[in-house]
Amino acid sequence: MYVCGPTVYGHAHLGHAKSYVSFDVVVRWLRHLGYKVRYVQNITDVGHLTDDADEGEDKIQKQASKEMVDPMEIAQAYTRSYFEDMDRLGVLRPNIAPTATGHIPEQIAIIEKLIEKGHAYESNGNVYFEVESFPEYGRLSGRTDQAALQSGGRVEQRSDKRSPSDFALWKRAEAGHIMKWASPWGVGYPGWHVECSAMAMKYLGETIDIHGGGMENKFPHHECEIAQSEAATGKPFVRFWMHNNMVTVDGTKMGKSLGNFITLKELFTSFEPMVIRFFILQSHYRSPLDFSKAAISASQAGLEKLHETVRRLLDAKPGSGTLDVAAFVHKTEEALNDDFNTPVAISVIFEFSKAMNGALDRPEGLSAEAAGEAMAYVEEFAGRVLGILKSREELTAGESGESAETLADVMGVLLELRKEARARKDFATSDAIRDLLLARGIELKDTKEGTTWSKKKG
RNA sequence: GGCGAAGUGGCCGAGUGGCUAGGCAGAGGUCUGCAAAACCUCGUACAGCGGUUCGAGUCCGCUCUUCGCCUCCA
Repeated sequence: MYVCGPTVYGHAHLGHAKSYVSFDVVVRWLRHLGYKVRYVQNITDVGHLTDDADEGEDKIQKQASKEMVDPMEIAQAYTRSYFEDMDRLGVLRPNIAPTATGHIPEQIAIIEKLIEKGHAYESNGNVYFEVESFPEYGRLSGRTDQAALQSGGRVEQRSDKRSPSDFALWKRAEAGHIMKWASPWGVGYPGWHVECSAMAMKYLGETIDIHGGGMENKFPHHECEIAQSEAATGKPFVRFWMHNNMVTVDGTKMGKSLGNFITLKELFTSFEPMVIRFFILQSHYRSPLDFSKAAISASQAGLEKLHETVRRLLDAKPGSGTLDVAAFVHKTEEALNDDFNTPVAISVIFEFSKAMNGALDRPEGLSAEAAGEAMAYVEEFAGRVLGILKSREELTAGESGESAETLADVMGVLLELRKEARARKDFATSDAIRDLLLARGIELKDTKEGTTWSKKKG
């Protein structure tokens, strides 16, 4: 499986998170089903132009001059930043994360092959793919009528191209261009589309099973990938295409060029990464997701509720009741097998949560066996597959170490005093203890089994 | 202009012909000394207008609105 990775000239934003969290669940689910997945996700560290008409600036170089550093420093710094953010979101690292700059020879090899086969031509140190030589072009996006495209399109006719639809495989480096390599056509740099073909085929073979990416890349990027790859090999390039939808803000796409994006680092100051992940998975990968703080806050409340249930399950004393866990397993599997329907899978987990609480409310409770099955279910699906469950350690202890132990001791004393006050119906004292603790962020709950306490998040 | 997606109850968000999505918020109730939590009950949601059908949020047509791609973008 190959997924188009980020161009590393800025911090990742919520749009990146939606894409990579979605594909992360695809990988996790396929692995759960027993498939051995080799997940390749490129890093685009060659700055491509802000414009496809042979003009515009190199985005990475632009950022580099802004920050007064070498372009490669930009690429490396933002690559690190990207993986930092993804790690926090619980996105598993790809098996291979190849960089475009590390695969220049492979890209040149494809270009040479395309020229050899008559699908590409050189012109003034630039090499272009001749779209007319590949009749299948446009089939993925339904844009097959090149003549209509050209007449209505906004692409300026440039002298070097034979046809406006043709796209660059290799560009001549103009004076002042920093990231450049020697090639049979002179010093230059690769076009954007060719890197994905080169790296996908190098690590996954000439025909790959799944290729993912953002919807906005369907045309022209993926169309161009197909054209290059299939023209070069004569074989089908991709068996299944998966396109994930956009994150919108007030109904408008969140994008770097629009400047309306919110970076993950900013978002993480207000919300836990796992809440963001949960928020994303509550909608389908093919649906657009509208961003608002209110919506994420609602997700936060919901996720906390789920964690509370699991915490309760972990603390529960063994009883004799039963629960049909297998039915929930089945429904969850069904949802994920239906085009990775994470929102439905989550709804099943919430139904489970409700059933769980209901069972624990009953006097007979849950048998050790049923509780074990329930834990296994929630840890497998909410935990390993969806990645929206905290670890047992995080759920129970929260913190460890000497200060936590001291706190637990102190709390024990306070709860004992409060219990005595309640026993003699001195509710003024017991309420004072509860209110004073709450003001310091510690919440008490009186249950049948005694009083529990937990730290509330600010 | 071309291609495509979408409009679901206060909010987010599933669902493609008949059966409860789910979450958040809200109302009532059970429990509790009171809270909190949990559980139970509730809201007669499918942009509009026609049509197909025994039956449509779900299919067809038209209208309105929004958005994406057609230039880099997950």
